[in-house]
Amino acid sequence: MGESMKCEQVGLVDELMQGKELAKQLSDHLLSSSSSHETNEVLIEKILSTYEKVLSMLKANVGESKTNNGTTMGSPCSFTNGSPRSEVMEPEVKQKDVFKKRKTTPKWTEQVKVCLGTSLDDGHSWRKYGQKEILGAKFPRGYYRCTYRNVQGCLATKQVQKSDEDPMICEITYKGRHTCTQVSHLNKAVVAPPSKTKMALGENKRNNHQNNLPQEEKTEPQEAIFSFGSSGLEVKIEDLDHKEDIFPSFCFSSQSIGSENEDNMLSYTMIEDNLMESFLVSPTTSESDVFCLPPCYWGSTGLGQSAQTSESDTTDMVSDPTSVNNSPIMDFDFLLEKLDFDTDFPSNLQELCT
DNA sequence: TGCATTTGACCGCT
DNA sequence: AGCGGTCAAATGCA
Repeated sequence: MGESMKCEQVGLVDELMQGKELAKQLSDHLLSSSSSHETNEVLIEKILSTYEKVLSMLKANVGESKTNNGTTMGSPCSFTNGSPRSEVMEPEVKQKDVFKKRKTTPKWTEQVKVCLGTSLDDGHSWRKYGQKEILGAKFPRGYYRCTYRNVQGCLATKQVQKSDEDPMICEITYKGRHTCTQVSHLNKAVVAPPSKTKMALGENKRNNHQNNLPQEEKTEPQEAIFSFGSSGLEVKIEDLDHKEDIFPSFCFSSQSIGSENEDNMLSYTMIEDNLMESFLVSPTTSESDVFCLPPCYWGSTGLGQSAQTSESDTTDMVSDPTSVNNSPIMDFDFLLEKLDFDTDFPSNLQELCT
């Protein structure tokens, strides 16, 4: 600690300042219609790289000073270094080589928790390639890879495991970034009539696309993502592990939406790259002013504290056709504004679900 | 018939 | 050696 901590704090400030400046530049670019995609991409890449550095530095510090502080919810699965099975906190990232490139294959890792009352659909097609009993875990872990792995060489994988303590909670660990281009049509599938609902609350239509869904996901009893029922809807976004405001909790309700129903509660944690891939509205993947929001992708646009982005992946992030590219980064307030809770809202969504 | 899932075997890492 | 991750043959389903 001591001197090295000071140095790193200075570095953190520097990086954050740089990130801020870059973000400002990007903002200016986005506001000026004359800015090129390339410029924006470069800026995004720089910003992400900056934040990656900061995250790495923070994690290196936190990882040393904090032994197991990630289990604030009492959950055995944590997004951060608290999870014994998590790869989020990669052990090889030591403080002294924080800025060194990893020798291992670049890997981008994130975790998402989703109540099983919701679909685990995250906007991608997954193919199960394995299942394994995990030591100390009640439930086996399912291994999925992108359906388009062979066709498009998409190397994205994910692991799905039910929480030991709460089988209704699923822990999903994503690895790798989707390089396939199969997302957009799925998002479009849930597009609501613009005059009614400006933002679809999840890829409900994907439930009709179940051929691409792993059985584990599509056979969950509470299949409908937002089975809002006749009376109402409550969507609750909370960070299951961190009560901090990095991922604040949101509770949508309106008079028309009606009563609170725990069964309809959706809990999950948004991780930054999910945002980058789907939460952001890309003119290339979304339609006009309609916002499609996969259920896993709700949350703030803050940095996902558990997201792990390698340097090479940062490049991917920009080049990924399904990712943000030159799209403006929307904050949640903006999305809330876009969310039109008129009286047709629940019914619209229900239509979309079916 | 083609695609997805299941599951035992194998491999690599620690 | 044990464990987690992946492979691939077998099986199921539409």
